[in-house]
Amino acid sequence: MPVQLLKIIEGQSETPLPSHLQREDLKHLQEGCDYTNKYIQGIVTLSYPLTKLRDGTDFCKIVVQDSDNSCSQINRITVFIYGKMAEDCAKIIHHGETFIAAGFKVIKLHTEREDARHDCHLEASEEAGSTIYTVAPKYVYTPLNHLKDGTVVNLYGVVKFFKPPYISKGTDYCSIVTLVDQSNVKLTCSLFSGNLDFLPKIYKVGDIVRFHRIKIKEYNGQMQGITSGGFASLTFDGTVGAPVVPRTSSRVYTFMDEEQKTIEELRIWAASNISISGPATKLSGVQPMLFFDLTCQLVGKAKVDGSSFLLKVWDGTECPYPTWKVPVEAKDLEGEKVLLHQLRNLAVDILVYDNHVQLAESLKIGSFLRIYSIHAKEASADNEDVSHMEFHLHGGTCYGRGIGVLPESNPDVKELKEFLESVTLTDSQSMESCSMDIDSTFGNVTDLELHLQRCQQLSVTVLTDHQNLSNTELKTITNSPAPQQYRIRAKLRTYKPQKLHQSVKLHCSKCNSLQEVPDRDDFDFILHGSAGTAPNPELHNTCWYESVTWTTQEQKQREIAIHFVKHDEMLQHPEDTLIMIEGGTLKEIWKLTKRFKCIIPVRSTEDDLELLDLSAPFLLKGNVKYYGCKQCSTPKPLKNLSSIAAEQQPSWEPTEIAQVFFCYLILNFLKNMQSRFCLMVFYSSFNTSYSSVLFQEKFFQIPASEILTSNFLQQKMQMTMNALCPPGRKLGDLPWLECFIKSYNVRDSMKNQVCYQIFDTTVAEDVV
DNA sequence: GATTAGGCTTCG
Repeated sequence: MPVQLLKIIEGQSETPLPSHLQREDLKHLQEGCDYTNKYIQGIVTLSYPLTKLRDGTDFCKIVVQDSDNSCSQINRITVFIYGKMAEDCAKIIHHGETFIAAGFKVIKLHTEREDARHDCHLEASEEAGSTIYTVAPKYVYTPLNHLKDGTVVNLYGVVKFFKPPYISKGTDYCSIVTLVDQSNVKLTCSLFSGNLDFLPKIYKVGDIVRFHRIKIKEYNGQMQGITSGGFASLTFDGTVGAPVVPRTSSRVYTFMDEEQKTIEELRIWAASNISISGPATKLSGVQPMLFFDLTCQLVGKAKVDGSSFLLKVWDGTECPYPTWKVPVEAKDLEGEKVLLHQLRNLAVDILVYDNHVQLAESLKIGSFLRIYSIHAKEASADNEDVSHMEFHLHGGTCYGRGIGVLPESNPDVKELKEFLESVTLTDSQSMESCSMDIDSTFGNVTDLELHLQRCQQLSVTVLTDHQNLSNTELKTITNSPAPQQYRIRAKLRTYKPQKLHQSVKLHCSKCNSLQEVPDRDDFDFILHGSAGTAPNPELHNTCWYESVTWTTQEQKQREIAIHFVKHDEMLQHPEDTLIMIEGGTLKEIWKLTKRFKCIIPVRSTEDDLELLDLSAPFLLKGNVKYYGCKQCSTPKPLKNLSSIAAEQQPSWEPTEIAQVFFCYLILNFLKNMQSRFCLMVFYSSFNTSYSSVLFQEKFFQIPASEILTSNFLQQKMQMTMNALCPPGRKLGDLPWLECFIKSYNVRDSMKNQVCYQIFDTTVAEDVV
């Protein structure tokens, strides 16, 4: 790595310089000598910004002073750095820091030497094999209650207020940030930079920042911060428990465990000392006379007049009010026409004014934005019977009004993208002609009536108990600790997997784990493996079973043993009999299930019969296979079965068999179905990415254990899902679902996860 | 090399 940052701990470099490097005194530098294995060290006294040479090569220049020979006549030298190395250095080199260069070239100057400057300069570049080391100083951070006028300090703070970068009246972008820390002292900082990237990437109140080299000035009797030379910032998500990953434009920065600790402490302090607004407002949750921040995607933009500009955005939810459409000339509208048409009911017009126009013009279609302090204003025109909702981003920057572009890596953007992808546009919408009707006005009375009807619409589900429980919003549920029970009224936006039979999972009621249903091949493979062990004749014909063996006529001979479990020392009718089989194939076992009540595949050990691997069913009954839980079961000896055999009338119930086989009742095969669903509440400010939700069999009124082998049941389930979530419908037209949902914890060695289960709810009879 | 803004308010 050509540019390295050395960390110094108690005066010692943690990454010492390579041993082949020898230090050279500045005053001994001469043109023509080989400095491949030599280095110079000094303090940066001047650094010039990165520029480009005429041929496009990056270039930067710094002046280094020999710190050990400060009284020497020749104690300063200029270093020219070229190419990528220049770019990297420009980002990490700051005035006053220690600078080391190795493998440089010395060039003699032909001009008169001035003051203490050397008559040579140095050239360094990656191509020439140079290496640059800078020594990170030990940063000291000043608490906000210890700031003094005229100092340049490093500090940490929680963002209490901010204005996203905007174009100032001077030459730079400006961002105003008010910080607070554990001292409860506030500091408002005015940050300027010609380069947007050098301003802190703050996305919300509660973010945590680290500022290096910020100048403190007194203004109106209060301390304020202002950017000074070499200002650098890191920004962190302020959420307790979120990964501590800095947002920064510089590729090299110091960040150590100590700093991680500081962030975590500030997060905890902020959690109880800063009011961080609740969940973000979605378009579906806007209210008239509300100022709100919106995370959205830009789908269209248009110039309106000199002082205003139109942004068309969507967030996947539908505004519950008719929204205005700002009339613009079709030729002025930038954006994908087809998409704009498809989104005509979901995208909203936001009119931005004055100082925001310039920034709005520069936005790229498709980018993700957070627009701060949008004004939702109810208004009605003279020729309208019904009022509509307007969205304005007023001029000025009060209240942090502004527009921020969010990177794709932002967690809110990731969530939004996933949600937008799940919003299916109806075929009819995409098939319609793309004639743009942007001049037409918003919805009319009919729309409003339809909307009211929808609100009163009956649910497609029926609650079978707990009628007195009142509805809870999904966001409350996801924000609360488990376990709890709730009633919800929600719409099913979409679900996974679309192949419904894949939604069947094995669920263990003991440890709550979900496991995939092993496929046929797994079982076949296990049977194949166990056929290699011949049945042990010593284990045949005991008091509780009678054994029969034979050898197959195939080329590769195979021994099969069947043990018929007796009752009262008697064999029973085949349809009442439990048999155990050794050495059978899948096909043979399948055939036997038609004839006998239950089948247990087994193999011989030296002194007992035992069950096969847990990936194989321990029991086959009819066409249903039963499995044990891989996570929490410990198999018990097979002879425990004799106790069931001794019962008056052995029922051979799978649950009962499971009980004698395993330490715990672990069997819950196919008892619960699991689908991955995204539930979404209409008119609430909530949406979520997919959550795992379990459904009881009685919800679908389909025995889950049989769906894998029944085309008819698979079709029935598909029809049910089509009724709950009709494909191609708009959100507004989706049916309501009323459900009871309970949250529960699933713990494994790695993490604790909250999962959800629908209970005491069934699909309405007239739905399917 | 200085300037920008200096949040405590928005309203077309």
